[in-house]
Amino acid sequence: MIFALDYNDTTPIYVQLRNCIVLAIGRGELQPGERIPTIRQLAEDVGVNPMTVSKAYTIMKNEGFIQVDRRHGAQISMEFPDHRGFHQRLESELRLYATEASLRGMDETSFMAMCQEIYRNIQYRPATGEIK
Amino acid sequence: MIFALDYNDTTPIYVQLRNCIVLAIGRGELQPGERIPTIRQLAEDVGVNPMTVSKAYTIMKNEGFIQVDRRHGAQISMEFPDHRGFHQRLESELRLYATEASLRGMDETSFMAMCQEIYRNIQYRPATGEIK
Amino acid sequence: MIFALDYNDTTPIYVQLRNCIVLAIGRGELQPGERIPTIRQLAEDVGVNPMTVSKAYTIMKNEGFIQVDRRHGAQISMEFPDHRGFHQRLESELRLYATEASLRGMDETSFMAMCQEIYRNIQYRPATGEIK
Amino acid sequence: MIFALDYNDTTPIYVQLRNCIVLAIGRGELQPGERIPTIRQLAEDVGVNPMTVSKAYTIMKNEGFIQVDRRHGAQISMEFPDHRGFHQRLESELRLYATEASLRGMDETSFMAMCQEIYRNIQYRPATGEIK
DNA sequence: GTGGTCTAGACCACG
DNA sequence: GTGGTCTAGACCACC
Repeated sequence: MIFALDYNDTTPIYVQLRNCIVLAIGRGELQPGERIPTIRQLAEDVGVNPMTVSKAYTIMKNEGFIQVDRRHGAQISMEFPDHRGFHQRLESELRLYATEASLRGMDETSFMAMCQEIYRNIQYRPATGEIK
Repeated sequence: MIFALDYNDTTPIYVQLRNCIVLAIGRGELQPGERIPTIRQLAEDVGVNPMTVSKAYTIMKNEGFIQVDRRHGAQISMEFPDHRGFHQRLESELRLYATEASLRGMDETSFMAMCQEIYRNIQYRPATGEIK
Repeated sequence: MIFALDYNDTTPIYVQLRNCIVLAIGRGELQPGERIPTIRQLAEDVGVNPMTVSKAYTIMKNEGFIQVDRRHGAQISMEFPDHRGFHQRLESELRLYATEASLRGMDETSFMAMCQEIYRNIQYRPATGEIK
Repeated sequence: MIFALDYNDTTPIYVQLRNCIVLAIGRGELQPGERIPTIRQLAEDVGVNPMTVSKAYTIMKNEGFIQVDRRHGAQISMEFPDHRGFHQRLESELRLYATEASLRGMDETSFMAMCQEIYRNIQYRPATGEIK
Protein backbone atom coordinates (compact mmCIF):
# COMPACT_ATOMS: atom_id res chain seq x y z
CA MET A 1 0.00 0.00 0.00
CA ILE A 2 1.53 3.27 -1.12
CA PHE A 3 0.19 6.75 -0.52
CA ALA A 4 1.05 10.14 -1.89
CA LEU A 5 1.83 12.21 1.16
CA ASP A 6 2.55 15.89 0.76
CA TYR A 7 4.86 17.07 3.50
CA ASN A 8 4.56 20.60 2.19
CA ASP A 9 0.84 20.55 2.91
CA THR A 10 -0.20 21.87 6.29
CA THR A 11 -2.72 19.04 6.65
CA PRO A 12 -1.38 16.77 9.37
CA ILE A 13 0.15 13.56 8.08
CA TYR A 14 -2.24 11.38 10.04
CA VAL A 15 -5.20 13.20 8.47
CA GLN A 16 -3.65 12.77 5.04
CA LEU A 17 -3.29 9.05 5.72
CA ARG A 18 -6.89 8.86 6.85
CA ASN A 19 -8.06 10.71 3.73
CA CYS A 20 -6.01 8.47 1.45
CA ILE A 21 -7.61 5.38 2.93
CA VAL A 22 -11.13 6.78 2.72
CA LEU A 23 -10.54 7.71 -0.92
CA ALA A 24 -9.05 4.28 -1.62
CA ILE A 25 -12.22 2.67 -0.29
CA GLY A 26 -14.23 5.01 -2.51
CA ARG A 27 -12.19 4.04 -5.55
CA GLY A 28 -12.77 0.37 -4.76
CA GLU A 29 -9.10 -0.30 -4.18
CA LEU A 30 -9.82 -1.28 -0.61
CA GLN A 31 -12.80 -3.59 -0.12
CA PRO A 32 -14.95 -3.90 2.99
CA GLY A 33 -13.52 -6.66 5.14
CA GLU A 34 -10.12 -6.39 3.53
CA ARG A 35 -7.09 -6.47 5.76
CA ILE A 36 -4.93 -3.41 5.94
CA PRO A 37 -1.28 -3.39 7.02
CA THR A 38 -0.26 -3.31 10.63
CA ILE A 39 0.77 0.02 12.07
CA ARG A 40 4.43 -0.86 11.89
CA GLN A 41 4.16 -2.17 8.34
CA LEU A 42 2.35 0.88 7.02
CA ALA A 43 4.69 3.19 8.88
CA GLU A 44 7.62 1.53 7.21
CA ASP A 45 5.94 1.50 3.79
CA VAL A 46 5.21 5.19 3.70
CA GLY A 47 8.19 6.24 5.76
CA VAL A 48 6.55 7.91 8.72
CA ASN A 49 6.62 7.51 12.46
CA PRO A 50 4.48 4.60 13.78
CA MET A 51 2.88 7.07 16.19
CA THR A 52 1.50 8.92 13.17
CA VAL A 53 -0.06 5.80 11.67
CA SER A 54 -1.41 4.87 15.06
CA LYS A 55 -3.15 8.21 15.28
CA ALA A 56 -4.66 7.74 11.84
CA TYR A 57 -5.93 4.25 12.75
CA THR A 58 -7.41 5.53 15.97
CA ILE A 59 -9.51 8.21 14.33
CA MET A 60 -10.57 5.88 11.53
CA LYS A 61 -11.65 3.38 14.15
CA ASN A 62 -13.60 6.08 15.95
CA GLU A 63 -15.17 7.16 12.68
CA GLY A 64 -16.17 3.57 11.92
CA PHE A 65 -14.05 3.10 8.83
CA ILE A 66 -11.91 0.31 10.18
CA GLN A 67 -12.09 -2.40 12.78
CA VAL A 68 -9.10 -3.06 14.91
CA ASP A 69 -8.77 -6.62 16.15
CA ARG A 70 -5.87 -7.41 18.40
CA ARG A 71 -5.44 -10.81 16.78
CA HIS A 72 -5.87 -9.97 13.09
CA GLY A 73 -4.56 -6.42 12.91
CA ALA A 74 -6.94 -4.01 11.23
CA GLN A 75 -9.45 -4.36 8.43
CA ILE A 76 -11.89 -2.22 6.54
CA SER A 77 -15.33 -2.22 8.14
CA MET A 78 -18.11 -4.19 6.45
CA GLU A 79 -20.38 -1.20 6.62
CA PHE A 80 -20.01 2.43 7.55
CA PRO A 81 -22.81 3.58 9.80
CA ASP A 82 -23.68 7.23 10.04
CA HIS A 83 -21.27 8.99 12.27
CA ARG A 84 -22.36 11.50 14.85
CA GLY A 85 -22.45 14.91 13.31
CA PHE A 86 -21.27 13.86 9.87
CA HIS A 87 -24.36 15.19 8.14
CA GLN A 88 -23.97 18.55 9.79
CA ARG A 89 -20.26 18.72 9.08
CA LEU A 90 -20.89 17.78 5.46
CA GLU A 91 -23.50 20.51 5.12
CA SER A 92 -21.34 23.22 6.61
CA GLU A 93 -18.31 22.29 4.55
CA LEU A 94 -20.35 22.07 1.36
CA ARG A 95 -21.85 25.47 2.09
CA LEU A 96 -18.45 27.04 2.49
CA TYR A 97 -17.08 25.57 -0.73
CA ALA A 98 -20.28 26.21 -2.68
CA THR A 99 -20.20 29.82 -1.56
CA GLU A 100 -16.64 30.31 -2.61
CA ALA A 101 -17.36 28.63 -5.94
CA SER A 102 -20.32 30.92 -6.51
CA LEU A 103 -18.35 34.03 -5.60
CA ARG A 104 -15.65 33.04 -8.03
CA GLY A 105 -18.19 32.83 -10.83
CA MET A 106 -19.09 29.13 -10.98
CA ASP A 107 -22.77 28.91 -11.91
CA GLU A 108 -25.23 26.32 -10.63
CA THR A 109 -25.00 24.17 -13.74
CA SER A 110 -21.21 23.88 -13.54
CA PHE A 111 -21.30 23.28 -9.82
CA MET A 112 -23.91 20.55 -10.02
CA ALA A 113 -22.13 18.94 -12.96
CA MET A 114 -18.96 18.81 -10.94
CA CYS A 115 -20.75 17.31 -7.93
CA GLN A 116 -22.41 14.65 -10.04
CA GLU A 117 -19.29 13.76 -11.96
CA ILE A 118 -17.41 13.36 -8.74
CA TYR A 119 -20.08 11.29 -7.03
CA ARG A 120 -20.47 8.96 -10.03
CA ASN A 121 -16.77 8.34 -10.08
CA ILE A 122 -17.01 6.70 -6.69
CA GLN A 123 -16.83 2.93 -7.14
CA TYR A 124 -17.97 1.85 -3.71
CA ARG A 125 -21.63 1.05 -3.28
CA PRO A 126 -23.08 -0.03 0.05
CA ALA A 127 -23.48 -3.78 0.36
CA THR A 128 -26.90 -3.45 1.91
CA GLY A 129 -29.70 -1.48 0.28
CA GLU A 130 -30.69 -1.74 -3.32
CA ILE A 131 -28.74 0.03 -6.00
CA LYS A 132 -30.89 2.51 -7.76
CA MET B 1 -20.96 42.56 13.02
CA ILE B 2 -20.89 39.54 15.26
CA PHE B 3 -19.35 36.18 14.56
CA ALA B 4 -19.60 32.80 16.21
CA LEU B 5 -16.06 31.76 17.01
CA ASP B 6 -15.38 28.31 18.33
CA TYR B 7 -12.27 28.21 20.44
CA ASN B 8 -12.52 24.44 20.80
CA ASP B 9 -12.20 24.08 17.05
CA THR B 10 -8.63 23.56 15.90
CA THR B 11 -9.35 25.81 12.93
CA PRO B 12 -7.32 28.97 13.55
CA ILE B 13 -9.34 31.98 14.62
CA TYR B 14 -8.24 33.99 11.61
CA VAL B 15 -9.48 31.25 9.29
CA GLN B 16 -12.78 31.10 11.16
CA LEU B 17 -13.11 34.86 10.72
CA ARG B 18 -12.32 34.51 7.03
CA ASN B 19 -14.92 31.77 6.63
CA CYS B 20 -17.56 33.79 8.47
CA ILE B 21 -17.05 36.73 6.15
CA VAL B 22 -17.10 34.59 3.01
CA LEU B 23 -20.35 32.98 4.19
CA ALA B 24 -21.81 36.38 5.05
CA ILE B 25 -21.11 37.53 1.50
CA GLY B 26 -22.80 34.38 0.24
CA ARG B 27 -25.85 35.03 2.41
CA GLY B 28 -26.05 38.56 1.04
CA GLU B 29 -25.42 40.10 4.43
CA LEU B 30 -22.26 41.71 3.13
CA GLN B 31 -22.57 43.38 -0.25
CA PRO B 32 -19.76 43.95 -2.74
CA GLY B 33 -18.32 47.38 -2.12
CA GLU B 34 -19.62 47.45 1.43
CA ARG B 35 -17.31 48.57 4.18
CA ILE B 36 -16.26 46.09 6.79
CA PRO B 37 -15.11 47.07 10.28
CA THR B 38 -11.61 48.29 10.89
CA ILE B 39 -9.17 45.76 12.25
CA ARG B 40 -9.28 47.30 15.70
CA GLN B 41 -13.07 47.52 15.70
CA LEU B 42 -13.61 43.93 14.69
CA ALA B 43 -10.94 42.79 17.12
CA GLU B 44 -12.79 44.51 19.92
CA ASP B 45 -16.18 43.22 18.75
CA VAL B 46 -15.19 39.58 18.70
CA GLY B 47 -12.74 39.86 21.57
CA VAL B 48 -9.51 38.86 19.89
CA ASN B 49 -6.16 40.47 19.33
CA PRO B 50 -5.93 42.96 16.44
CA MET B 51 -3.09 40.94 14.93
CA THR B 52 -5.41 37.97 14.57
CA VAL B 53 -7.93 40.06 12.65
CA SER B 54 -5.09 41.55 10.66
CA LYS B 55 -4.02 38.10 9.56
CA ALA B 56 -7.57 37.29 8.49
CA TYR B 57 -7.74 40.51 6.46
CA THR B 58 -4.37 39.79 4.87
CA ILE B 59 -5.40 36.39 3.57
CA MET B 60 -8.78 37.68 2.40
CA LYS B 61 -6.95 40.43 0.55
CA ASN B 62 -4.63 37.89 -1.04
CA GLU B 63 -7.60 35.73 -1.98
CA GLY B 64 -9.31 38.71 -3.59
CA PHE B 65 -12.31 38.85 -1.24
CA ILE B 66 -11.62 42.28 0.19
CA GLN B 67 -9.73 45.39 -0.75
CA VAL B 68 -7.79 47.35 1.76
CA ASP B 69 -7.71 51.10 1.32
CA ARG B 70 -5.17 52.90 3.43
CA ARG B 71 -7.62 55.72 3.90
CA HIS B 72 -10.84 54.01 4.81
CA GLY B 73 -10.08 50.56 6.08
CA ALA B 74 -11.36 47.59 4.11
CA GLN B 75 -14.33 46.77 1.95
CA ILE B 76 -15.77 43.77 0.13
CA SER B 77 -14.39 43.48 -3.40
CA MET B 78 -16.67 44.34 -6.29
CA GLU B 79 -15.87 41.09 -8.00
CA PHE B 80 -14.06 37.91 -7.07
CA PRO B 81 -11.70 36.75 -9.78
CA ASP B 82 -10.71 33.14 -10.01
CA HIS B 83 -8.01 32.29 -7.58
CA ARG B 84 -4.96 30.23 -8.35
CA GLY B 85 -5.74 26.61 -7.77
CA PHE B 86 -9.22 27.05 -6.36
CA HIS B 87 -10.85 24.77 -8.91
CA GLN B 88 -8.45 21.98 -8.11
CA ARG B 89 -8.84 22.44 -4.38
CA LEU B 90 -12.62 22.44 -4.77
CA GLU B 91 -12.52 19.20 -6.71
CA SER B 92 -10.32 17.37 -4.25
CA GLU B 93 -12.36 18.52 -1.27
CA LEU B 94 -15.64 17.60 -2.95
CA ARG B 95 -14.26 14.18 -3.80
CA LEU B 96 -13.31 13.54 -0.21
CA TYR B 97 -16.69 14.60 1.18
CA ALA B 98 -18.66 12.87 -1.56
CA THR B 99 -16.77 9.67 -0.86
CA GLU B 100 -17.43 9.84 2.83
CA ALA B 101 -21.10 10.60 2.17
CA SER B 102 -21.36 7.62 -0.14
CA LEU B 103 -19.68 5.29 2.35
CA ARG B 104 -22.11 6.38 5.01
CA GLY B 105 -25.03 5.44 2.81
CA MET B 106 -26.02 8.70 1.17
CA ASP B 107 -27.18 7.87 -2.35
CA GLU B 108 -26.67 10.05 -5.39
CA THR B 109 -30.15 11.53 -5.26
CA SER B 110 -29.78 12.67 -1.69
CA PHE B 111 -26.29 13.98 -2.29
CA MET B 112 -27.26 15.96 -5.36
CA ALA B 113 -30.35 17.30 -3.61
CA MET B 114 -28.19 18.53 -0.77
CA CYS B 115 -25.71 20.17 -3.13
CA GLN B 116 -28.44 21.91 -5.04
CA GLU B 117 -30.28 23.06 -1.95
CA ILE B 118 -27.09 24.52 -0.55
CA TYR B 119 -26.09 26.23 -3.78
CA ARG B 120 -29.54 27.74 -4.27
CA ASN B 121 -29.48 29.14 -0.78
CA ILE B 122 -26.58 31.37 -1.71
CA GLN B 123 -27.92 34.86 -2.18
CA TYR B 124 -24.91 36.40 -3.89
CA ARG B 125 -25.00 36.57 -7.64
CA PRO B 126 -22.11 37.96 -9.64
CA ALA B 127 -22.72 41.36 -11.16
CA THR B 128 -23.30 40.75 -14.83
CA GLY B 129 -24.56 44.15 -15.84
CA GLU B 130 -23.12 47.56 -16.37
CA ILE B 131 -21.54 49.57 -13.59
CA LYS B 132 -24.10 51.87 -12.06
CA MET C 1 -3.67 65.58 -15.60
CA ILE C 2 -5.17 62.31 -14.54
CA PHE C 3 -3.42 59.37 -12.93
CA ALA C 4 -4.40 55.82 -12.25
CA LEU C 5 -3.96 55.44 -8.52
CA ASP C 6 -4.48 52.06 -6.95
CA TYR C 7 -5.63 52.45 -3.38
CA ASN C 8 -5.51 48.71 -2.96
CA ASP C 9 -1.78 48.75 -3.64
CA THR C 10 0.44 49.00 -0.60
CA THR C 11 2.69 51.46 -2.42
CA PRO C 12 2.17 54.83 -0.76
CA ILE C 13 0.03 57.23 -2.76
CA TYR C 14 2.77 59.84 -2.92
CA VAL C 15 5.15 57.27 -4.38
CA GLN C 16 2.51 56.22 -6.90
CA LEU C 17 2.11 59.87 -7.90
CA ARG C 18 5.87 60.23 -8.26
CA ASN C 19 6.07 57.07 -10.38
CA CYS C 20 3.19 58.21 -12.59
CA ILE C 21 4.94 61.49 -13.32
CA VAL C 22 8.30 59.85 -14.03
CA LEU C 23 6.59 57.43 -16.41
CA ALA C 24 4.68 60.29 -18.06
CA ILE C 25 7.99 62.05 -18.75
CA GLY C 26 9.34 58.82 -20.19
CA ARG C 27 6.31 58.46 -22.45
CA GLY C 28 6.82 62.02 -23.65
CA GLU C 29 3.50 63.18 -22.25
CA LEU C 30 5.30 65.61 -19.98
CA GLN C 31 8.06 67.64 -21.62
CA PRO C 32 11.11 69.14 -19.90
CA GLY C 33 10.25 72.67 -18.90
CA GLU C 34 6.54 72.00 -18.98
CA ARG C 35 4.45 73.34 -16.14
CA ILE C 36 2.72 70.87 -13.88
CA PRO C 37 -0.34 71.68 -11.77
CA THR C 38 -0.09 73.31 -8.40
CA ILE C 39 -0.28 71.10 -5.39
CA ARG C 40 -3.86 72.09 -4.71
CA GLN C 41 -4.91 71.63 -8.32
CA LEU C 42 -3.40 68.18 -8.64
CA ALA C 43 -4.78 67.17 -5.26
CA GLU C 44 -8.23 68.14 -6.43
CA ASP C 45 -7.80 66.46 -9.82
CA VAL C 46 -6.84 63.08 -8.48
CA GLY C 47 -8.86 63.34 -5.29
CA VAL C 48 -6.22 63.04 -2.66
CA ASN C 49 -5.05 65.10 0.27
CA PRO C 50 -2.84 68.11 -0.65
CA MET C 51 -0.34 66.89 1.91
CA THR C 52 0.11 63.74 -0.19
CA VAL C 53 0.80 65.72 -3.37
CA SER C 54 3.14 67.96 -1.44
CA LYS C 55 5.11 64.95 -0.31
CA ALA C 56 5.34 63.69 -3.88
CA TYR C 57 6.57 67.08 -5.12
CA THR C 58 9.14 67.26 -2.36
CA ILE C 59 10.75 63.97 -3.22
CA MET C 60 10.63 64.70 -6.95
CA LYS C 61 12.35 67.99 -6.28
CA ASN C 62 14.99 66.25 -4.21
CA GLU C 63 15.44 63.69 -6.94
CA GLY C 64 15.85 66.43 -9.54
CA PHE C 65 12.77 65.62 -11.60
CA ILE C 66 10.98 68.90 -11.03
CA GLN C 67 11.82 72.47 -10.17
CA VAL C 68 9.66 74.27 -7.69
CA ASP C 69 9.47 78.02 -8.15
CA ARG C 70 7.45 79.98 -5.70
CA ARG C 71 6.21 82.31 -8.45
CA HIS C 72 5.46 79.87 -11.23
CA GLY C 73 4.48 76.75 -9.36
CA ALA C 74 6.33 73.66 -10.45
CA GLN C 75 7.72 72.48 -13.75
CA ILE C 76 9.55 69.50 -15.18
CA SER C 77 13.32 69.94 -15.01
CA MET C 78 15.20 70.69 -18.20
CA GLU C 79 17.65 67.93 -17.47
CA PHE C 80 17.90 65.15 -14.94
CA PRO C 81 21.36 64.91 -13.49
CA ASP C 82 22.56 61.71 -11.94
CA HIS C 83 21.19 61.33 -8.49
CA ARG C 84 23.27 60.21 -5.60
CA GLY C 85 23.14 56.50 -5.37
CA PHE C 86 20.79 55.94 -8.28
CA HIS C 87 23.21 53.72 -10.13
CA GLN C 88 23.69 51.54 -7.12
CA ARG C 89 19.98 51.37 -6.40
CA LEU C 90 19.29 50.50 -10.03
CA GLU C 91 21.83 47.72 -9.93
CA SER C 92 20.55 46.17 -6.75
CA GLU C 93 16.93 46.31 -7.89
CA LEU C 94 17.75 44.89 -11.30
CA ARG C 95 19.70 42.10 -9.66
CA LEU C 96 16.75 41.16 -7.48
CA TYR C 97 14.26 41.12 -10.35
CA ALA C 98 16.67 39.41 -12.76
CA THR C 99 17.28 36.71 -10.15
CA GLU C 100 13.60 36.10 -9.60
CA ALA C 101 13.03 36.03 -13.38
CA SER C 102 15.82 33.49 -13.80
CA LEU C 103 14.53 31.30 -10.98
CA ARG C 104 11.08 31.30 -12.54
CA GLY C 105 12.52 30.02 -15.79
CA MET C 106 13.01 33.15 -17.90
CA ASP C 107 16.14 32.62 -19.99
CA GLU C 108 18.67 35.28 -20.93
CA THR C 109 17.24 35.82 -24.38
CA SER C 110 13.73 36.48 -23.09
CA PHE C 111 15.01 38.69 -20.31
CA MET C 112 17.18 40.79 -22.59
CA ALA C 113 14.38 41.05 -25.16
CA MET C 114 12.06 42.35 -22.48
CA CYS C 115 14.62 44.89 -21.27
CA GLN C 116 15.28 46.14 -24.77
CA GLU C 117 11.64 46.32 -25.73
CA ILE C 118 10.89 48.31 -22.61
CA TYR C 119 13.81 50.67 -23.03
CA ARG C 120 12.99 51.36 -26.68
CA ASN C 121 9.45 52.20 -25.77
CA ILE C 122 10.66 55.17 -23.79
CA GLN C 123 10.04 58.32 -25.82
CA TYR C 124 12.17 60.73 -23.84
CA ARG C 125 15.68 61.34 -25.06
CA PRO C 126 18.06 63.67 -23.26
CA ALA C 127 18.29 67.15 -24.80
CA THR C 128 22.03 67.23 -24.40
CA GLY C 129 24.33 64.56 -25.73
CA GLU C 130 24.18 63.06 -29.19
CA ILE C 131 21.63 60.44 -30.01
CA LYS C 132 23.33 57.26 -30.98
CA MET D 1 23.92 31.95 7.39
CA ILE D 2 24.38 35.65 7.90
CA PHE D 3 22.41 38.47 6.32
CA ALA D 4 22.93 42.18 6.07
CA LEU D 5 19.78 43.75 7.44
CA ASP D 6 19.30 47.49 7.19
CA TYR D 7 17.08 48.79 9.95
CA ASN D 8 17.12 52.26 8.45
CA ASP D 9 15.53 50.93 5.29
CA THR D 10 11.75 51.15 5.29
CA THR D 11 11.62 47.75 3.63
CA PRO D 12 10.20 45.40 6.25
CA ILE D 13 12.71 43.05 7.81
CA TYR D 14 10.82 40.00 6.62
CA VAL D 15 10.98 41.27 3.03
CA GLN D 16 14.69 41.96 3.40
CA LEU D 17 15.15 38.41 4.64
CA ARG D 18 13.16 37.10 1.71
CA ASN D 19 15.23 39.13 -0.75
CA CYS D 20 18.49 37.95 0.81
CA ILE D 21 17.47 34.34 0.40
CA VAL D 22 16.28 34.81 -3.19
CA LEU D 23 19.59 36.49 -4.03
CA ALA D 24 21.54 33.75 -2.27
CA ILE D 25 19.78 31.17 -4.45
CA GLY D 26 20.68 33.25 -7.49
CA ARG D 27 24.33 33.41 -6.41
CA GLY D 28 24.33 29.65 -6.01
CA GLU D 29 25.03 29.85 -2.30
CA LEU D 30 21.77 28.10 -1.59
CA GLN D 31 21.05 25.06 -3.74
CA PRO D 32 17.62 23.65 -4.61
CA GLY D 33 16.76 21.03 -2.03
CA GLU D 34 19.18 22.47 0.49
CA ARG D 35 18.03 22.91 4.05
CA ILE D 36 17.71 26.39 5.43
CA PRO D 37 17.89 27.19 9.14
CA THR D 38 14.91 26.68 11.37
CA ILE D 39 12.85 29.74 12.17
CA ARG D 40 14.26 29.92 15.67
CA GLN D 41 17.82 29.42 14.51
CA LEU D 42 17.71 32.11 11.85
CA ALA D 43 15.92 34.44 14.24
CA GLU D 44 18.73 34.02 16.71
CA ASP D 45 21.43 34.35 14.04
CA VAL D 46 20.18 37.64 12.66
CA GLY D 47 18.86 38.90 15.96
CA VAL D 48 15.18 39.31 15.23
CA ASN D 49 11.99 37.91 16.61
CA PRO D 50 11.00 34.42 15.42
CA MET D 51 7.67 35.77 14.22
CA THR D 52 9.48 38.03 11.79
CA VAL D 53 11.36 35.10 10.31
CA SER D 54 8.15 33.11 10.30
CA LYS D 55 6.51 35.77 8.18
CA ALA D 56 9.42 35.70 5.73
CA TYR D 57 9.15 31.92 5.47
CA THR D 58 5.41 32.12 4.97
CA ILE D 59 5.65 34.46 2.00
CA MET D 60 8.53 32.50 0.48
CA LYS D 61 6.42 29.38 0.83
CA ASN D 62 3.50 31.11 -0.87
CA GLU D 63 5.79 32.35 -3.63
CA GLY D 64 7.10 28.83 -4.17
CA PHE D 65 10.72 29.50 -3.18
CA ILE D 66 10.82 27.18 -0.21
CA GLN D 67 8.99 24.16 1.06
CA VAL D 68 8.17 23.72 4.69
CA ASP D 69 8.24 20.21 6.06
CA ARG D 70 6.74 19.77 9.46
CA ARG D 71 9.44 17.29 10.33
CA HIS D 72 12.63 18.91 9.21
CA GLY D 73 12.05 22.62 8.94
CA ALA D 74 12.33 24.27 5.54
CA GLN D 75 14.34 23.75 2.38
CA ILE D 76 14.83 25.46 -0.97
CA SER D 77 12.31 24.24 -3.55
CA MET D 78 13.57 21.96 -6.30
CA GLU D 79 11.97 24.15 -8.94
CA PHE D 80 10.31 27.54 -8.99
CA PRO D 81 7.11 27.53 -10.97
CA ASP D 82 5.81 30.73 -12.46
CA HIS D 83 4.00 32.81 -9.94
CA ARG D 84 0.71 34.54 -10.50
CA GLY D 85 1.34 37.97 -11.92
CA PHE D 86 5.13 37.90 -11.71
CA HIS D 87 5.61 38.63 -15.40
CA GLN D 88 3.40 41.68 -15.21
CA ARG D 89 5.06 42.94 -12.05
CA LEU D 90 8.47 42.44 -13.61
CA GLU D 91 7.46 44.44 -16.66
CA SER D 92 6.07 47.37 -14.73
CA GLU D 93 9.09 47.53 -12.42
CA LEU D 94 11.52 47.30 -15.31
CA ARG D 95 9.66 50.07 -17.10
CA LEU D 96 9.92 52.35 -14.10
CA TYR D 97 13.65 51.75 -13.60
CA ALA D 98 14.44 51.89 -17.31
CA THR D 99 12.63 55.21 -17.55
CA GLU D 100 14.51 56.67 -14.62
CA ALA D 101 17.79 55.39 -16.07
CA SER D 102 17.02 56.97 -19.42
CA LEU D 103 16.07 60.29 -17.84
CA ARG D 104 19.34 60.32 -15.96
CA GLY D 105 21.25 59.93 -19.20
CA MET D 106 21.92 56.21 -19.39
CA ASP D 107 21.77 55.25 -23.06
CA GLU D 108 20.45 51.99 -24.44
CA THR D 109 23.89 50.45 -24.82
CA SER D 110 24.82 51.08 -21.21
CA PHE D 111 21.45 49.94 -19.96
CA MET D 112 21.50 46.72 -21.91
CA ALA D 113 25.09 46.06 -20.89
CA MET D 114 24.10 46.42 -17.27
CA CYS D 115 21.13 44.12 -17.66
CA GLN D 116 23.21 41.47 -19.36
CA GLU D 117 26.05 41.69 -16.89
CA ILE D 118 23.64 41.29 -14.02
CA TYR D 119 21.78 38.39 -15.58
CA ARG D 120 24.97 36.55 -16.46
CA ASN D 121 26.20 36.89 -12.92
CA ILE D 122 23.34 34.73 -11.73
CA GLN D 123 24.72 31.29 -10.98
CA TYR D 124 21.45 29.41 -10.68
CA ARG D 125 20.30 27.55 -13.76
CA PRO D 126 17.02 25.66 -13.81
CA ALA D 127 17.39 21.90 -13.73
CA THR D 128 16.68 20.70 -17.23
CA GLY D 129 17.87 17.15 -16.95
CA GLU D 130 16.71 14.01 -15.31
CA ILE D 131 16.35 13.64 -11.58
CA LYS D 132 19.45 12.07 -10.15
C1' DG E 1 12.52 19.05 18.21
C1' DT E 2 9.61 21.72 14.57
C1' DG E 3 6.32 25.34 12.71
C1' DG E 4 1.80 27.60 13.77
C1' DT E 5 -1.10 30.48 16.55
C1' DC E 6 -2.34 34.00 19.78
C1' DT E 7 -1.66 37.79 23.07
C1' DA E 8 -0.40 42.38 24.83
C1' DG E 9 1.61 46.24 23.79
C1' DA E 10 4.52 49.29 21.25
C1' DC E 11 6.01 52.08 17.29
C1' DC E 12 5.72 53.63 12.57
C1' DA E 13 4.20 55.38 7.92
C1' DC E 14 0.38 56.97 5.63
C1' DG E 15 -3.37 60.20 4.69
C1' DG F 1 -7.71 57.90 12.36
C1' DT F 2 -5.97 53.67 9.53
C1' DG F 3 -3.20 49.36 8.53
C1' DG F 4 1.60 47.48 8.88
C1' DT F 5 5.51 45.98 11.50
C1' DC F 6 8.05 44.20 15.34
C1' DT F 7 8.87 42.39 20.01
C1' DA F 8 8.67 39.18 23.97
C1' DG F 9 6.74 35.47 25.51
C1' DA F 10 3.38 31.89 25.75
C1' DC F 11 0.91 27.72 24.27
C1' DC F 12 -0.31 24.26 20.95
C1' DA F 13 -0.33 20.40 17.43
C1' DC F 14 2.52 17.58 15.02
C1' DC F 15 6.17 14.19 14.54
